[in-house]
Amino acid sequence: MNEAVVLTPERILEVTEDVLRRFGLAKATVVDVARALDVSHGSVYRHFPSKASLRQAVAKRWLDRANAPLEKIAEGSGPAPARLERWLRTLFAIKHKKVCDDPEMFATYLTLAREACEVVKAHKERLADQVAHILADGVKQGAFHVTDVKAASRAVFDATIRFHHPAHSEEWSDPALSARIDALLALLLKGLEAPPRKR
Amino acid sequence: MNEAVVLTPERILEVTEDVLRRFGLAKATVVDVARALDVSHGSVYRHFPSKASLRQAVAKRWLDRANAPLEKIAEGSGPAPARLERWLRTLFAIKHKKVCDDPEMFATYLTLAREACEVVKAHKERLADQVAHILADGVKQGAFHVTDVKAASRAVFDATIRFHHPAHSEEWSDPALSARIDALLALLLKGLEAPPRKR
DNA sequence: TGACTGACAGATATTGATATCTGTCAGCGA
DNA sequence: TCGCTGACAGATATCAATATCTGTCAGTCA
Repeated sequence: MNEAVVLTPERILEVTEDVLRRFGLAKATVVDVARALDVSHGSVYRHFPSKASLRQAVAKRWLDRANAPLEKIAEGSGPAPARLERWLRTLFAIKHKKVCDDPEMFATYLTLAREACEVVKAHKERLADQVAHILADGVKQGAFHVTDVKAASRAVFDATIRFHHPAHSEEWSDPALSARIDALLALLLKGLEAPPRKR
Repeated sequence: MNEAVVLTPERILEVTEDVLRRFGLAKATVVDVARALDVSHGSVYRHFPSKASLRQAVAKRWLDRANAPLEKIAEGSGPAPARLERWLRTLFAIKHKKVCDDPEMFATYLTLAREACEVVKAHKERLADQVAHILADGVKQGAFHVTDVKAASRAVFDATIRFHHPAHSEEWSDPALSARIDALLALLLKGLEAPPRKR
């Protein structure tokens, strides 16, 4: 058992990603996936109850991959302000890289994400938790002055949305992008920082 | 001359807005507009070179109307921080009101705006100038500490995009919206404010 | 026994024939 | 003369007939 030809959800997902890449979101069918796997399309339905759930699973894989490096930064150690800045810059870089490297595939994942809003919601919550974690560290370290960590982390996430939300991906080719990110991060870090101790 | 029945661009625009409201963006044709005006559709083309330019003009009217109250605040007097906050809250309120009152018409204008990106660009620049104006006032008053007013105003605009960009209008029904706006504005104002003078 | 197949019904997409719309312009009427 | 009309060509949208896809399930085979 567990030989190379066994049909697992993981293998289906891999092949599905490949089919999406080759055929595009609109044209990729369950029949195409089954053909690529050399099974009948009925077999795919043994592992995923519907086409929608299959697509959802692909979206989840994608988001999980994007999440990994961010989690590492959030869970790391060191001064919170630098960590927050690195976390945000990494978030931006991941998204910008995706859209630059393969805009077509990015559009595919974007539509997939709009369908699988539950999965996206969970992803966003993970990200918000990571920001909150860094902010809490910063408060402990005395670097940040924040009364409500949860509200502040949401504010940081909201304030940076233009540079990581796919709806704004067309603006990321602006040559002044990096200067704008610098200005925004400086503003936010100043807004978070604890006032210098009075003498 | 100049009697009530004369065909002016202004009258065409009014009727076009009405036709858009009644028929929806996809169904409204130049023939419909001409019929509502009780002229042949050829006459409409005497005043607007194309359907696209007619739509663009409608979008411009809409944006101009939205801009008026903001300009008044920006050009006003008083402490810059309060003025900036009022300006931003007014910006949000205008957009939120539009989407709540008549979501269908909002969607129409949204699509219109996507087509007329030149007009939208000019509108955004006007808004950015208004923020810059308030920030510059704040620096003069000693309330804000900002090295580059232009960059900072862009940062403020970028940071608040979630609450005024139509792409995020679906999120505006979040019951926590007002708390999120409060948190973000507090963060931004703190980021802008001049440090207390050392004793 | 349990994973897989393949035929099936209903839903969705494609296609090509037809109708409507956009944009032009020669000509009409004030 | 000047603003408007209405017929026209080419582009675009609609619609119904046809093909493909999704999701199910009784039956096959190891």
